[in-house]
Amino acid sequence: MSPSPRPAPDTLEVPALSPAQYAMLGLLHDQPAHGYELQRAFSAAGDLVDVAPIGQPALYAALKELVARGLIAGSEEREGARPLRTTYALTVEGDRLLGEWLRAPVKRLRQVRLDFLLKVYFARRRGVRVVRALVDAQIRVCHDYLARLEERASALSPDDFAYLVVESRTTAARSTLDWLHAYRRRL
Amino acid sequence: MSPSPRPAPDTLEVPALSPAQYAMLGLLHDQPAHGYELQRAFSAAGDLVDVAPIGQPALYAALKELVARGLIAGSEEREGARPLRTTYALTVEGDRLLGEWLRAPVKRLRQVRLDFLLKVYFARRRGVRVVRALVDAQIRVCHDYLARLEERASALSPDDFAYLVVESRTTAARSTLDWLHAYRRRL
DNA sequence: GGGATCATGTAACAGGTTACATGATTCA
DNA sequence: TGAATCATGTAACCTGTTACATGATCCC
Repeated sequence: MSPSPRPAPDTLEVPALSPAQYAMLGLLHDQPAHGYELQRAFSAAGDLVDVAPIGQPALYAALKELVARGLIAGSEEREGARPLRTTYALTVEGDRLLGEWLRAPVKRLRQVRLDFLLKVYFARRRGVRVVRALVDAQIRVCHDYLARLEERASALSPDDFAYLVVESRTTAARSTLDWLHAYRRRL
Repeated sequence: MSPSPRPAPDTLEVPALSPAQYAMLGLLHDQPAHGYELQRAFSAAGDLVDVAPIGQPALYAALKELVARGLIAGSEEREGARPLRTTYALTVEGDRLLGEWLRAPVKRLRQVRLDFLLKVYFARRRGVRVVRALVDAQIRVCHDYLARLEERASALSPDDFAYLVVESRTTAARSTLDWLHAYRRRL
């Protein structure tokens, strides 16, 4: 390999946030909170913990990064002689990014059962309209993906191992679509 | 958190191999090979690369670990003035572990479309009987998993977010089962 | 002679995890 | 008085990735 000219961060493309970080933005949209409160929100059984698990060290690290990116802002508060705690709130930029994220469907099929559900979780708080738009967009993406898979499958012999692989993905995509349609009808 | 009493490695439980490492054992079962040959096998389009991607640094690291665990043994070979190359072959212990792995279904649903397919890939080389046994075992596991999910779902209200999460998994499990059954019938 | 390919590695970093560490307050 | 909870962090490690590094041979 030659000294490759590395992708040149001209556009200064910022790596996307992790699902858990978006979830934090989502929680802070409703009300400011400090780290411990967020941690509790993530651990509360039957909710976020299923679709966006995050450990405590990762949580505080994520908060730090969100601050560094200017998506949230923290204010330190002293209450009696208790340990200092920092309450975080969304910035305008953070709110904008959250809204963008809520409208964008996930790209990969395997993200549907985690990342997409996470979006649904926060979309529900904003009303059915938002959920509907998200689900519709996701249906479109899955539909296209399925079409591409079926095209690939048609070029393979059913005896190939590759056929089995594609077939496994095709059936997965189809059932995901069915599930999305069923949910859409209930909305 | 209190100074938790850590799981006590009494049994000295060895962490399982990575899928890619099992794949290496599988390839070496057919014939000894050196690192570069294995790398080519993994990159050959339409086959392993889809179900067990592995980079080159990881590959050489994995080989080293397999040697350290006594699952493969390497012999260095010099051919002309070419760089020294090491040809690896399965040990008896490695062969035993491979056979065990080939018979064991995967535990998690999300492993079906990668780890399980990888097992199928190598099972096919050993004949239909081996594949049938593997698929049957996998069907049983998925069946039990589905039953547990449905039990959980019945305790939730369809309006809960948690219901949506469980439902998404239920439909995924069901379609996986359908696919497994269809494949089984073709065998 | 020079680029593709053979063949094997190291170094640095990225992202997460477990474990360790600290200290106040609340409640039985 | 001591356990649980509030509140926030650091340190070490594990696993994998990208990038760097080396040097021979094959073929045009």
